[in-house]
Amino acid sequence: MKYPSFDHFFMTLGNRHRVRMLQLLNIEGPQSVNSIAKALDMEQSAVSHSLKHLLQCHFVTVKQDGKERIYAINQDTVAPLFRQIRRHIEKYCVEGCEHYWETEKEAHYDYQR
Amino acid sequence: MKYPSFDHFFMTLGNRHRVRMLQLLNIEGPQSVNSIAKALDMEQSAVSHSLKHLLQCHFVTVKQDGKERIYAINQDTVAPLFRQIRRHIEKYCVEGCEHYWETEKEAHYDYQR
DNA sequence: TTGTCATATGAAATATCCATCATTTGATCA
DNA sequence: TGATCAAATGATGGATATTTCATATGACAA
Repeated sequence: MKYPSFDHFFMTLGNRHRVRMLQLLNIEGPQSVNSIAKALDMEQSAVSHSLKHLLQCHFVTVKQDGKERIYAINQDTVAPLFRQIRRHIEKYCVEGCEHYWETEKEAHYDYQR
Repeated sequence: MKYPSFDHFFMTLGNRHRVRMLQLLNIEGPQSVNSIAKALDMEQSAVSHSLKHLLQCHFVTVKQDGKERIYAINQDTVAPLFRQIRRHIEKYCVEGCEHYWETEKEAHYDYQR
């Protein structure tokens, strides 16, 4: 018998680009690879590589649309995770944790602001 | 104005040792650094380094007890996160995701089994 | 077909993280 | 104080992940 390992899924979320991509997909809705790359000022191949990780963990889904592939967030489970982390941060890490914080510009796609 | 970055917190959870430590603390209760090291067959300094990360994210708390420091899990927020990830895995990643799974021995401290 | 656009893939360079060792700090007690 | 045990810290080599570039694949339309 085998069991899943949590750390792999958390590790996939433990990356600034991937989190920003999820936040983008959540706020702006499903979109293509190029669209994501443009919005987040990333290389196409970097976006593609990152999406592969997110896809493997089922944090996003894809569907083909002509030449494009439209990626969508798996809101069902990603949203609760983000909500939980946000709750944790607000409860425990607001004061005395300045070094964890980022500027407004960098945080443009922070979730549910 | 500044905003927190989620990825840092997820990254801290995205590590096998740290997840196992949290699972241990959850199942067996608060304990010292040496005790954790012995239980998980880790070096004292490795445990200490890992605990520092968990502490910075407030996933654990400490209290001094004589020469020892007793670490405890922050159940209030870690438990829901783990529950959520487990739910996600069970719902989306049980079939066709064999490569994500670990053996029973490695998973000894998987959460709430 | 052939050309074009969108995306994926592979491999090499780079950056980042982690394990380990030696050392230091800190608490306790004789 | 000095001895002892517990834990933290710092530095560094090695492992792992990410970025980047070049190229391949795949869909579509002419």
